[in-house]
Amino acid sequence: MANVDAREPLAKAYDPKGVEDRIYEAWEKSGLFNPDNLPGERPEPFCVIMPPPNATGTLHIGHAMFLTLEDLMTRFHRMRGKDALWLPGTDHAAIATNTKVEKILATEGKTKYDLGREGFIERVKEYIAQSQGTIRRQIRKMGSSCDWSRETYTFDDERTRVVREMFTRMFNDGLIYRGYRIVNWCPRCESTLADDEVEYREEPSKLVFMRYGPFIVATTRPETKLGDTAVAVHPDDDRYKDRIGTEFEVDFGIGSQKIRVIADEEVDMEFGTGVVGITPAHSAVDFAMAEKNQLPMKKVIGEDGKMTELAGKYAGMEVVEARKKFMEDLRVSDLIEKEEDFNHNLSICYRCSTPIEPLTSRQWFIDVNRSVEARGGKTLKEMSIDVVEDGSTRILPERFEKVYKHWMTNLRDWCISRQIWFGHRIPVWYCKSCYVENDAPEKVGDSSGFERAGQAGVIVSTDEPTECPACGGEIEQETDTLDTWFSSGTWTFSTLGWPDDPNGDLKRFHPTQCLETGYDILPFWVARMILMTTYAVGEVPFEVAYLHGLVRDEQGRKMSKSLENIIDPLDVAEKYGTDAVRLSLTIGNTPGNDMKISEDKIEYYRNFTNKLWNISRFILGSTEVQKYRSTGVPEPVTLADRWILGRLDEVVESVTNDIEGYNFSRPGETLRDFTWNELADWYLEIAKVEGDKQDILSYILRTVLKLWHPFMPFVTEEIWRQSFAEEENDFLMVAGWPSSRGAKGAGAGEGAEESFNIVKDVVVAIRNIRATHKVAAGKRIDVVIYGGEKTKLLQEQAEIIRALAKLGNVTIVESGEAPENAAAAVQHGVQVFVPLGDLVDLDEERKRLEDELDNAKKYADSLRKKLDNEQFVSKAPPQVVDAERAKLAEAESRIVKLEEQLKAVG
RNA sequence: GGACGAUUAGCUCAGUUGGUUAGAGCAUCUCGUUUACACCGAGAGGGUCGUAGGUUCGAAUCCUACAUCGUCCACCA
Repeated sequence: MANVDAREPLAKAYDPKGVEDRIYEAWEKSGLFNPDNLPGERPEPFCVIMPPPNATGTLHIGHAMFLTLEDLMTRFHRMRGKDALWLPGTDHAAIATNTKVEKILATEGKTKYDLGREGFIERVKEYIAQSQGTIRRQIRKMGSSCDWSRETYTFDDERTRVVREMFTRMFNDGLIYRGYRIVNWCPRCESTLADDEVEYREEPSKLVFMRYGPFIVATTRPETKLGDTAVAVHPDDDRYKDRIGTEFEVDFGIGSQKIRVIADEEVDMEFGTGVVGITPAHSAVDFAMAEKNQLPMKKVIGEDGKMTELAGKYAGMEVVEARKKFMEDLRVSDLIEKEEDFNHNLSICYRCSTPIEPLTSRQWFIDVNRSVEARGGKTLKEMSIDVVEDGSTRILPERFEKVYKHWMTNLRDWCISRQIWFGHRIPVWYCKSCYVENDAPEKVGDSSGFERAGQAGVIVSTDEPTECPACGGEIEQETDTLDTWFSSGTWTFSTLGWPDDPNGDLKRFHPTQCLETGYDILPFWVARMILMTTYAVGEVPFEVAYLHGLVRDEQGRKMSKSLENIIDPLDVAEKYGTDAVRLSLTIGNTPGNDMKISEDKIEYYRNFTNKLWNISRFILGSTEVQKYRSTGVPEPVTLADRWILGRLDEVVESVTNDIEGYNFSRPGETLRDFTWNELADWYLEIAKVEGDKQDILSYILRTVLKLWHPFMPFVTEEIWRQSFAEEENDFLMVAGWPSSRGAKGAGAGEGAEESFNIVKDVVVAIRNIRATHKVAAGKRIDVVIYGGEKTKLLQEQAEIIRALAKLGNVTIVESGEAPENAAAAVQHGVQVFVPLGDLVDLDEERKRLEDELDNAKKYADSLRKKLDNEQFVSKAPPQVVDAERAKLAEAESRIVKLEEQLKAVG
């Protein structure tokens, strides 16, 4: 902060370098990011929990956007007097981090098995510790006003305890069970995947028509037919109706297989032969059909990606190899009817793109359809849908509520166990002496083999048990880890101290006000948070889920390394300043829609930053220190004063309402237009003419800086520190938000806008004439104005008109004859004549007037036609009809005046 | 197959409950260094609001089809 009494003028141009780090340090040192240190009573909370970036990641433009938006809301509400907390954190991102470290090991020629489980996890932790600092620094660089004293990490001790607590509660409520069901298996990751972690890739393949007992069955995966236990047909298919319910046997060279014929609506009669081979153990759809029909399952592919013993002579072969061999054998036995080319949608792992092998496996699941007594007997699914339907949680934009409900309605039991090493280890221990693993059920849909609460020898605990509480026997912990999203689902409350709430944060800040994140993780994360939180805490995690879009390049493409179109937020922040980057990510950004960004756009906002700087430079430079420190609402003296103060009030009101309503682009535009087009281009120019406006100017600047602060914190704070701040801890960041009734009380506004616009339009009309007749810029010319009923107004504002239009003599009278050889214009019934003598190009002027007259006539005609329409006059609201009449009257008077002027030109 | 979004000036987009001669920024053209700013100022040109119907006194705005582009979900064996 500059010395109050010996204030240095602001530098000629704003240079963000150096300023930003210094300002951020001062903020952080002040402790004001922490709501505990905020001044005043703050009964209402405003809390946003930061979606945690990967601890091992680096900041990309998408992060920059969400940090900008979340910081914007937090700063706004902090200034509005809320108990504002933005809580930062990082994510251990189990699968992603595993993959990353495995890749690093690969460059050293090692695999995770060379290190062993313990060694590998150590290595992962080292890697995270070393890279976590990077992302923290980068978050700061964006100006994020988050409370670092409350920073958390999804894999730290407290969060780990919450995960265990959560697992234990869900297990005891019967919501978590260990069962033998179909899962998505990635042979490369050697782990299960959730349904939404599976992606699809179209690939050409063959559709094989196999002779299959009495049928012919079409398939793209012939080798899985070794695991078939049924075929399905459509119940209405006349070709096969008679066979429904019967059984037959086939032999594909590994012995006889018993096959039942079942009927299911899902079967497409048109596709292939209308008969589908059902492989319960290796297809989710088949598994579902098998569940309905209690079919036996036969697992022919193992977790190692090889055929199992049940595949007979193919046992031990890789799947691809087995398919080839099986096809050869089928050909030899003449069991292939034909083959067709076919585009197959191959399911692949979203992390490593390896083809997924659906298979049945013993895993841990969350039962989404079991009613929970403690929650009114509702199931997890029902609770999650209800809170969105009753508005406890709103999703913005609203259309995503439909997506959410659809997803939630179709949710199947969620497989939460993963076989990767790095992650929250499942808090289950098995007793070596009294635990007997249940046999896998023989039939699909038979849950008798599931292991739930109460199973002998299974210990679920939040602590580290050392022996079996039942028999004292030796125990060993489950080796599987939890799906990352299990812990992410607890994010809003695990970060706030659930379940014990040691420092009262949970009570103080939960449910949080807003979760701001991308629409692409609506199902992954948003849905899971709602599900987990509603169950655990009994309240929603957030009142609003604001879903932003993706940032794309200027051609609308995703940014990617291979396209070389990545905009690195830190690079451009360095080049143009963080504020410019933030503005370019805010303005033009609407929820749920992708946005395009380019360096040109950022450059434009850099220019704006500098404009604001120079506006401040001008105002502060022309104002005495004592004056600009006065804080009252100033008294408007002139028309321009009343106009600008009235406009400022309107801007305060609309900006406030917009941000309250989670609308961030429009207030940015409103402010930019006001600051640049109204304040700088008009009012400051007038201030130079009228003079003596120190109070008003400093009031306007102070207000504008406050309004801009959530959008561009650095430059505004810097200006504040160099001017208004009176002591070390006087930060714009915690200044009170302006009230929209600031100047209204002082009589601003009232009709000023209408009057001022007339003056403005007269000036523009004269400038227009100067430009069309190519009058030299510095040349002072004379004008004659017939003001009609606006005469008094114009006479009062004559000095402004004279200065802004660069005039010599200005004659303003009520009316008169149109002078000869003058360029002319009509605005609001006011006639303006610029007698230019030789300077006026009569042909040019005639043409210009004729065009205008033509326009005016067409316009008047269309209005007349409208008013002649009886339907319109009788049915439209009276004020609309009156408005049209007024427009017509003005248009007609304009026509008369234009005709006069045209005549004068000859 | 289902759902959703987009389609407005050369480009990027506003246009909130139907009533403006359809707006802004960039780009383009013309002029200009007036002591806050050339990272600037002044002025101008440029659009039958994707197409076809419909509702209405009145449609960029509401309804119905269709087209093009894009996204998500499901997945057909």
